[in-house]
Amino acid sequence: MGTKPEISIFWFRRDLRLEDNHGLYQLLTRGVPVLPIFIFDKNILDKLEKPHDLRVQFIHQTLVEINWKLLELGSGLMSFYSTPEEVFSDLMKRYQIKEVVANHDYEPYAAERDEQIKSILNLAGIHFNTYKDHVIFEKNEVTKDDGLPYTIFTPYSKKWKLRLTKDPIRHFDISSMLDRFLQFKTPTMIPLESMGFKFKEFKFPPKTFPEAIVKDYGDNRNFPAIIGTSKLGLHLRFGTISIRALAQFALLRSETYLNELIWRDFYHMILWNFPHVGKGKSFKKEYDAIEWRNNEQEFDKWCKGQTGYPIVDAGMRELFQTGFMHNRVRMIVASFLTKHLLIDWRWGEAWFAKHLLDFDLAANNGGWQWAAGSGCDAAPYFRVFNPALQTEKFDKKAEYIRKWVPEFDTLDYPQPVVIHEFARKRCLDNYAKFLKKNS
DNA sequence: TGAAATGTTGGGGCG
DNA sequence: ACGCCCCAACATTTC
Repeated sequence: MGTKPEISIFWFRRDLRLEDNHGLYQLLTRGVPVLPIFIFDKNILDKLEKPHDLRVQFIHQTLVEINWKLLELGSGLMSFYSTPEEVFSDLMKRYQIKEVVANHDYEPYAAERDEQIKSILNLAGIHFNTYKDHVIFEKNEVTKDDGLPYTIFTPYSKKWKLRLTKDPIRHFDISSMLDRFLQFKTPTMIPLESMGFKFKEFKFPPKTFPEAIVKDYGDNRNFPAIIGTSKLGLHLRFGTISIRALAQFALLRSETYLNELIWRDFYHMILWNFPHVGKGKSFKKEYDAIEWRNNEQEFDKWCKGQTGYPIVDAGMRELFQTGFMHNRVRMIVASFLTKHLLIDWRWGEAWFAKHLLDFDLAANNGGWQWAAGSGCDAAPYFRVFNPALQTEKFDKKAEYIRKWVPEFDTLDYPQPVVIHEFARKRCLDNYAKFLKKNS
């Protein structure tokens, strides 16, 4: 006893950066040497398809960069391929741990995981403290005057902006505390291969503030053929860019862009206050009475971009080939799946979760439930996007379509999986039937 | 952060 | 000149 060095641990999760990191800042101010760790969670990784997974690769590559910076400071990142429970049990044997710090994670699995780790640590007399870092305002920081959470975006966004004037964005600068990382000789950076993954050549979106894009964001963001969106979703998801820095940037430049960041806060707030939405349930519970057609052949056509609706197929092929889809097109394909094909939004949500590099449970679930009509502040069930009209409005010259569906003008292009007018009526009838509306 | 159906209006062709 | 009708164009309602 007494021979083990006293340290604190910072647990990286969705905050993979050394700059402007709230939890890391707080822990470094305590003055106890900080050991930074990352856990490749077997509970998550073992469900993934191997050997290629670009999100695991992105995390790994980011951690390698963090590790380099730490090595220059005589420290390093300790990484694990295990479960959090086992990692902390192991660390408790090797070190005298004073405190463990992480930043808040609002997903149901993460909340349960953190509760479990907290109780394990607390039993050993170790503090487990967590901080807000992933969003600007969280949980119940922006509520209606009666204290209940908002479920409508517009009034939420007004209160959010009001709150920002009283509670300005902070910056958590750790540059003066870089000597407080634990000095140790053998940091462990797990190779991708030892977890069953292989590196694949891929160019991730750059981590730069979208100066040029934000300038014309309001005008351009709906046109998928234009480079008009920031593509920063991936960096926000893993915290490789600071939401505080980005929101501060947006605040000075584009209300429309700022609103998109507020949507992100909104859906994280919804997920935390209404965790059932993250467990396969509709926000509006009457929507769980809907019986979907769930035709597997049609779902397969949707996934592969073979529906015969060019704008839908272009989007689905972009997703499959690049791990990204333009946001306007996400709404179109989601409306098509749930309303034209009457396939359960959960199927679409799962497909996006598997393929989107910027996948984020809160935003993805929010978006799908918005499209299906089952979400808070959602598109009403009778709002059925007409793919032809959406194309007319947002891709008039079919530039986006031709990029992803090169056979668009040829006889090789498939016939429509269903006729729009028929599908629209079937959708309205079906929703009305199960929602018990008069029709 | 729709679309389609239905209703209204007003200009102009034409008997 | 006048009224009738057609039908854009726009507005409102409905799904």
